[in-house]
Amino acid sequence: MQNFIKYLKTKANIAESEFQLLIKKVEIRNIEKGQVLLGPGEICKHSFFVEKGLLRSYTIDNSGKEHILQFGSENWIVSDRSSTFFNEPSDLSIDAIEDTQVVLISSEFINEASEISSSFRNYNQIALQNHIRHQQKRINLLLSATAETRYMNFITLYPDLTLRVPQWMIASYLGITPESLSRVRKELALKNFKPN
Amino acid sequence: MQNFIKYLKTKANIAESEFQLLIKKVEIRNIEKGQVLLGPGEICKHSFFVEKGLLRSYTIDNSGKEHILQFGSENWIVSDRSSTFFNEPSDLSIDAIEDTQVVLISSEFINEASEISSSFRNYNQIALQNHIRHQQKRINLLLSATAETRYMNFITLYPDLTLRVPQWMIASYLGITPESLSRVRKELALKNFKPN
DNA sequence: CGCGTGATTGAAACCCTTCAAGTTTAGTGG
DNA sequence: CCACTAAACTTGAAGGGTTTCAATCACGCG
Repeated sequence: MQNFIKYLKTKANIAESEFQLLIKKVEIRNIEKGQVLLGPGEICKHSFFVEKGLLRSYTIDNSGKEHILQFGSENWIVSDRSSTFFNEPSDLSIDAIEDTQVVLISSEFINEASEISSSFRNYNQIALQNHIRHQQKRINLLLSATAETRYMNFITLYPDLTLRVPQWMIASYLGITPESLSRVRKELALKNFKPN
Repeated sequence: MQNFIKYLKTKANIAESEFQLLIKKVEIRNIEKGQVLLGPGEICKHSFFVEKGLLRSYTIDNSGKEHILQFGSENWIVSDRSSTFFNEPSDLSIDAIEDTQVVLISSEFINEASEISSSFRNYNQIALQNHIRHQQKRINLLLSATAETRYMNFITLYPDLTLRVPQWMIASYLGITPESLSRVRKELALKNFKPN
């Protein structure tokens, strides 16, 4: 759990004394590729810190199609914040795209950390605000941009994910079909567009 | 500022003693229809509580098209949270759809209220989480639903706004053209769909 | 009354989807 | 390690939904 420790110490700025108390509260779990961490209708009891590997969260619509809300690779946290916070059934699923090692963060962990550390409270506040900012940008993109623009935005924002995530999942994240993404990529290749 | 007072006392659960201190810190402003409260590139110094009237926040893309992110009628707060929190230039605009009376809420107000009242901190936390939940639902809709479904969702969620907001702005909120929305409505009328 | 803004309608164009087939890639068991 | 199979990706053609552009209609306000 090297990454998680580093994460707590640097991002959340947890002091050594507080740190020892907190670190006991978390649990590590190894997940195989394809394994489901949260199913629709369940209450999301944990946030998942990705120590190594790759997760995704997604919804399934009436016609059975998946729509990916988030990818999470190393040092990202994947969760359904609403479900956790309001203690209500989630309408999304979380599963592993690669074999993954996660750190389970419970609500109790968040609460205790918030109580004993003002820097953790601060960090948590920033995390929420970041989440809102990120979602707002995505909404704006979905409202205003074509498939091609959205894809270019994706590969510049997440060059690492572009290589690790199957194409059809990227398509799902962008809100288009795999076929469309394939054609978009072909177009970009013709125009001599290169990632990186 | 009846609405704002009620809002503070009930939603944020501010006690009478704390209340007197806080209420002095806010400012009231009357805005004419069409007047701009926040322009692109500015830092969003205030959140706007709508005492009476109707605001919207929106972006303007490269081709000059507007994309509406949020409407706010009575008892709603319109703002660019990211810009306020991170003290960075906003890429959105806020203006008045109707003659509007707003209560200006500064960052200092938020900070002071957070310091003196735990119930305010609590309320603020809930507000952030609500915002995230709401945005997540909207992203999911944009990823998965047709224009017709998105419109039906809108009129059931916001029946009051449906009457007060010009149709072309609803179209902008939904991510479609005014012409398309007009045709969607025609289709729904044929199918005998009635709001309410 | 006349002007301007918003809503509607039509026709053509465009983007994206769907369905179907083919190709490539990756994983699995012999 | 190869052969087989399933999954992922590509490609084509047809269709659907949405946009664009242009014209018309409806309405409120000066």
